[in-house]
Amino acid sequence: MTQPTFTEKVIELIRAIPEGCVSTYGGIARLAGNPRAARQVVRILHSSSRKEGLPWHRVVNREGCIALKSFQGYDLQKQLLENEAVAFDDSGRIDLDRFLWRPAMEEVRKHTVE
DNA sequence: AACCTGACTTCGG
DNA sequence: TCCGAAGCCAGGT
Repeated sequence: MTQPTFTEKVIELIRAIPEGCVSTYGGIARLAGNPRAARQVVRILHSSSRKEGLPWHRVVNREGCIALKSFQGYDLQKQLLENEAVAFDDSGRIDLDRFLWRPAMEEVRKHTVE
């Protein structure tokens, strides 16, 4: 039996983020078993978000900000999140205390075990 | 087939 | 608290 690769775990975890919630690059990486692999999450979003139909807009940085720049998807991402009732403050930040997805271990295992 | 790079995060000084 | 450097790794060139 083959253990799911880090990449596969990340894809499943992103897919599991519920509507109306967000997660962070580092958070996903940690759930997938490697707290320092935030950049791989970025990489995976680039390579697989379209192919796998991932809810890519539900991933933001640890400050609760959209990491994209204007005209590179920032506006689209913000709009998609607002459509899910995710609120932004005056400085374009999301209150992570309210919207961060915090799955229980059981929930995580469900998505990371083959 | 190497080398570069990225929508980041953490760590040590 | 602040800043530079390391960590991570696969897809594109």
